[in-house]
Amino acid sequence: MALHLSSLFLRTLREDPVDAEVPSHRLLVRAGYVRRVSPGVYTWLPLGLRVLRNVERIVRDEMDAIGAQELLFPALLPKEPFEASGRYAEYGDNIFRLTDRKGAGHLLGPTHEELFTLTVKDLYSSYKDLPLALYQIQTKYRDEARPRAGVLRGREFVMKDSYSFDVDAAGLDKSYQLHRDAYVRIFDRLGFHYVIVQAMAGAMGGSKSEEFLATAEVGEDTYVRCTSCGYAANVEAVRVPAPDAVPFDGLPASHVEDTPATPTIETLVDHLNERFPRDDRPWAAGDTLKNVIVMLEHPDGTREPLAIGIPGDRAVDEKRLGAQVEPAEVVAFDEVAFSQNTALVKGYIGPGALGTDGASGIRYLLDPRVVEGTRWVTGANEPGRHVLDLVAGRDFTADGTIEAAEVRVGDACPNCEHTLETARGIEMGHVFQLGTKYAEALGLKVLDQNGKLVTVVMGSYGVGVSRAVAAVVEGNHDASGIVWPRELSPVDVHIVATGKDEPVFVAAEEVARDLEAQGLRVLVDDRKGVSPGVKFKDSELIGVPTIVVIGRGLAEGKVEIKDRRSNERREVPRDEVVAAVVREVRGG
RNA sequence: CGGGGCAUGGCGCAGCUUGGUAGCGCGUCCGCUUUGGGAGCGGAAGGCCGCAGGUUCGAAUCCUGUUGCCCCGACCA
Repeated sequence: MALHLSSLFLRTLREDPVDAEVPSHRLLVRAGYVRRVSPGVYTWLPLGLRVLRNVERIVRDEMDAIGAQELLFPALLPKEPFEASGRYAEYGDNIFRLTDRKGAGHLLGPTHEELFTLTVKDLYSSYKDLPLALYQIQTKYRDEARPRAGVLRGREFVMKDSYSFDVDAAGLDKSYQLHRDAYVRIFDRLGFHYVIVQAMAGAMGGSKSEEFLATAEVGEDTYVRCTSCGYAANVEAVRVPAPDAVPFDGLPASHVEDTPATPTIETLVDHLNERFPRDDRPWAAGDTLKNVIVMLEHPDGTREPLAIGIPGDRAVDEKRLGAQVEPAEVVAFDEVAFSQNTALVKGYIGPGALGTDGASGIRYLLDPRVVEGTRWVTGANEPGRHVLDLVAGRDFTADGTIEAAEVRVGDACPNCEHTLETARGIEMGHVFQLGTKYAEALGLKVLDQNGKLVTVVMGSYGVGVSRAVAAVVEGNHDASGIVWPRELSPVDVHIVATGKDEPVFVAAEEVARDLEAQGLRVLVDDRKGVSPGVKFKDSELIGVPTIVVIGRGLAEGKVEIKDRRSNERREVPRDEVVAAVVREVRGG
């Protein structure tokens, strides 16, 4: 039965809702797809629900096609599994927690690694049962600090999450690739531009992770991409290409110089240019080695200082640093901490005092650019003094390297000889090699061919289903409203009946019936006494890709077919309209 | 958690400075006219002005407190 606008539970808004900033939010509310209930919590109205179901259908199709099996976990979960995995504490305020009448703790599931792991452990115990892939499409809950942009970032949202279980890493690679391929098909069908970026695999077990980002100005994720080769990565995941080590034969010996009142890179560079001018070029910030001390706080509450050496022209990127030291948190290295370590001279810290073997005993990690043979000006660990011509590998070493320096537009691509630029996107999907983190924590093991217990290797894979609805609108709208890709549109055809002549409405119903007989889904604007302008505006706002206008031309046996995206209209004889529309919908 | 802003019919807003019968546009309902780009005229319904105190003869308006919401940032498998 066709939907009829005269009775459909829908009210379009002529004006923009005041709280909606991004286009998708504005349009989904104005066109009557969603209504806000509370911050980050939305009702799906009939048209919106149809779109949401369409996204689910596509996801389901492609998951089933790779042999993943659908199941459904509760959203209301006991807290114990999350305590076992350590995430009850780790997730912090982002979990919705509640207590039942007996005082037992529960939570609303933010994600389901634990439950999948435990359920597989419950039922399976042999390598013969693997590989296995399970998925669910389910409502998730996260008490986001700041929900925003309508359903783009909600506190309640629909997500498809799936998990793969393999007996070894090679199996995981296969499962991962299967999922990745399925995701490519899903996002192609959803109809938006996206990039696949390398992401952080996390501290434990995982070895590979990629995110599917819908390219969008309003996106919350910044990523970098190569201007030439197709490389794309999250800022956190960018690997700085380390230059080759250079021989240090013949380089001058290091020498300590007085550099009074030069606690910052800027003052130091000025001083160098004044007192120790170079022959070839002026000193620049990039000639200096900046040593930054931070404090790490581990999950168990212990604290550990960490020194990071990076070229002086770069800042430490907190996100990149945070991703590197996960699960530890980065906190400020404050005055108190400084005063407790007498080997540190603020503003003049140099490699000489750093490292687990150095005077300070602080672990020291270097930016990958600081390779053997490079010469630096850096602190001499005395007030007002710096060392010049300090050569990495000859005069100092560190405990390792770390990717913590900011990534800048124009930096070298790790993959080719070109440079990087930044762009923004919306995270739509994530494929992730979990490894054994959860299997280990929750004891998921199977017997292998030799009768030995081995820990199962897992992957996790997510698609933001409700978010996809908003992301698709971000990429598919114009000044008048939404322009749905065919597979997502709430219906295939929107029939607009204009005028007051009864034959027009009769014809609209006949066409609707015939189109439905051909298997198309139809919406009829059968409202009486509503002016044509209103109906045209509404049809454009709602965004069904094919609009059939039945009105004044009917007297001459003509109706109009309009393409929402191109705005092209053509008149066809009344008798041919069904065939023409079917062709257009199926072909397009 | 930091910064900024806003709470007045379903939606968008004015009124507040200078206290005195709560208003406008859209939407909704009734009648007549109109019907290819958000129609016209006439009539109508609908609001404890976020909440709680206070000042005052009198508070949407002034004062105090409080709650909620929105935007930016921090945060975010």
